[in-house]
Amino acid sequence: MNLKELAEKLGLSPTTVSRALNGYPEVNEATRERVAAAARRHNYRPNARAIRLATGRALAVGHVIPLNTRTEIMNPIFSDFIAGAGEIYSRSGYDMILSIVPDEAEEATYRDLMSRGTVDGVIVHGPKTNDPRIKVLKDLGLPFVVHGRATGSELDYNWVDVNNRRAFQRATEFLLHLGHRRIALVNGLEHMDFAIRRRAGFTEALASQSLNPDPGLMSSDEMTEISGYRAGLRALDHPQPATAFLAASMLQGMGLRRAIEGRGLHMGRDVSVIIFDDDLSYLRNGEDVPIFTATRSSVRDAGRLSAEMLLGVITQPGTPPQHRLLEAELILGQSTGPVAIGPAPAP
Amino acid sequence: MNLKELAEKLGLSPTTVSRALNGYPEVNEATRERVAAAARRHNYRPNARAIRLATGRALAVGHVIPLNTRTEIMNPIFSDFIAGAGEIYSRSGYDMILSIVPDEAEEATYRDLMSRGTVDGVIVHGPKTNDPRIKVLKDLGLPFVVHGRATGSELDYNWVDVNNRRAFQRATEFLLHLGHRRIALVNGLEHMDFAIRRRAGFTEALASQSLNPDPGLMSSDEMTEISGYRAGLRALDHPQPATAFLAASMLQGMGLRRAIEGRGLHMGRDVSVIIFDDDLSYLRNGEDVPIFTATRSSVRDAGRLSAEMLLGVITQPGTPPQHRLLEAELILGQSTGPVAIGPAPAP
DNA sequence: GCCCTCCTCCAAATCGCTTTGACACCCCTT
DNA sequence: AAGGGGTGTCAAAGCGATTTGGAGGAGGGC
Repeated sequence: MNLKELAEKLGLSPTTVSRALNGYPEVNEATRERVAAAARRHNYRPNARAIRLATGRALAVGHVIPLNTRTEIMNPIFSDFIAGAGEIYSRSGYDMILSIVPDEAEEATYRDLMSRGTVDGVIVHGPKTNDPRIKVLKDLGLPFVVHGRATGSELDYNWVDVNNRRAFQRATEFLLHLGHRRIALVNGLEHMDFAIRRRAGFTEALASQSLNPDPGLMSSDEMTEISGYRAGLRALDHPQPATAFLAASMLQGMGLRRAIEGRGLHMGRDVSVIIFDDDLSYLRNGEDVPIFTATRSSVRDAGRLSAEMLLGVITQPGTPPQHRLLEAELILGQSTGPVAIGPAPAP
Repeated sequence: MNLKELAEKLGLSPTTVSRALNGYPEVNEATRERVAAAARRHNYRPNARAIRLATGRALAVGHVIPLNTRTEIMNPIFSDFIAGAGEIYSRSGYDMILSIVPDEAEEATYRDLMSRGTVDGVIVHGPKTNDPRIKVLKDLGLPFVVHGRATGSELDYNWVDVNNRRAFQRATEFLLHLGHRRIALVNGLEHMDFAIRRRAGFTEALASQSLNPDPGLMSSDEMTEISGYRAGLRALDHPQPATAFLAASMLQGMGLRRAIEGRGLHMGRDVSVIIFDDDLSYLRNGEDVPIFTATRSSVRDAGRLSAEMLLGVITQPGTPPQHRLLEAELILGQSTGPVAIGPAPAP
């Protein structure tokens, strides 16, 4: 059942039927209702392909997920971000198109999406310092919102980000207040922008106490359980072991706990741990009492906000670049405590 | 730059240009090359919207992800499945459209995708027993592949699944061989089909040793760390505590480990654990030596296979329903050992 | 020299919608 | 009675590709 057939059944022209269904004013209220009723009765739904061609809009937004061809690791926060964004899209009648591409093919993917007219805009995931994608998208004229920021880009662009620097600064200060001086940083990969900001917050907080970060206590890796475990062992086996950890993700925190307990220590008593908690739906930080003390910011909310911003940019071209900086909250869990007196017990 | 403009520049008709670019035989090889060169030079890319309308194909497949409105939990395996499927789609020039919908709206979403012509086929995630979606899709005539199976549906349909029953049966037998008799099952939600099959494998293995499963040692919940933790405490605090666990996911396994160590026990020595490992990229089961003994089957592979099957069904309509049953491998890790002699030490 | 095939290429229709411009028609005003 | 301003409707031209049904010209057979 298409528009023409429906129009014939009603004894009207396709024009009128189209207008009636799309709420244009120049159609009699009585006919509008007649049309609406017929559409409902015949289960008519306008063909999306035809609408797209006729209007020149894709009614779709793209999420390009670069897949590091070497590690092939999907970012675990991705599914919750998508869930938040998807909620907004479906509410607005937009489709969400996912492109999983090897990271070296990402630029080509944007050109393709643009020139074929597959999407009206894109979300950029996982920005790196001096990320080249921003210039590419600006040049293409494809509307976009970055989830995160790309230090070093002199261009202005739309972004939604968490105040990563501040979050890690506050977390570090909290550990310092508890008396910790040997604090290990278990960071994400430091070509990622957020990881650099977190590191900056960490070192700034140390510097305010005239402390220098010990390179032997800083690591930077994929945010997996394994990497947390490895970093934990390294820092605990250090000649001057860490008494506290600051980790970039829940999974790394879990790896840390395994390392800590593997060395016969107890998290929260012998060793303190603070994590960054993205509030993932399938990785909740405990129930009523959080397991980990954490800086928390919901990545699902970030997805919602990014999607809303993008749809705004698409429907109102020419608006100046928008920014949204979210603050992470510091929540107290069972993984932190005052620095233990005397040296930690030997393994 | 569209087809007409390109044709004018070349002094050819749009027909010929279209045919040249799409590899039709009725065009001179010399002109074909001339056209290809011009297309490359002018960076011509056919408009996807126009192709879709003209061919009547969507060149897109849909993944409808039902989001339980109560728990709002995204399945963590989802991102790896998508990564595998997405690889296949982009290789074949298809778009992947993701719809995140409240589970009560799922049926309506399928009708919509079909009648608007947004997709050529869909992947069905998370089938339940007697899943109504299968009949809906059959009636709609929308090609689909189910990731998993839906017991109770008398209809035949395309699916890709892991042999969950066999996997849990083998794992249980392995624990029985090690001398365990008090084995706890930490299952996923048992309205999900895979969970029922796993439970069946578990009870069958017990039955073959004339053992009855103890309801007090069986739990069924979302596959999160917390649920594993809770189930672990319950089984360990049981008057006749479990000496071994069989868990449905890596995250539940991690929760179990936390519970076990929280009770002052040691996993692999005092208590054995076997998990089902979906081989998620960000949740690897250890490095060279696996942490958990596990039944393993890559969900990313399942994504690849499902996508390939779906594209096959789309391009060759009328082929009889296809099935692909994957066997999980049983890999030995550090979390299992012979049953401890005597009662476990009190906490 | 004529006719018939192939080989290339093209004009025009088509996909299903939106949107522009025009046209009746009715009611008012002057 | 003529002119003017709404209202409600429609015919037709698009969007940018594919696809059908020919058509012109070169080459070959007789």
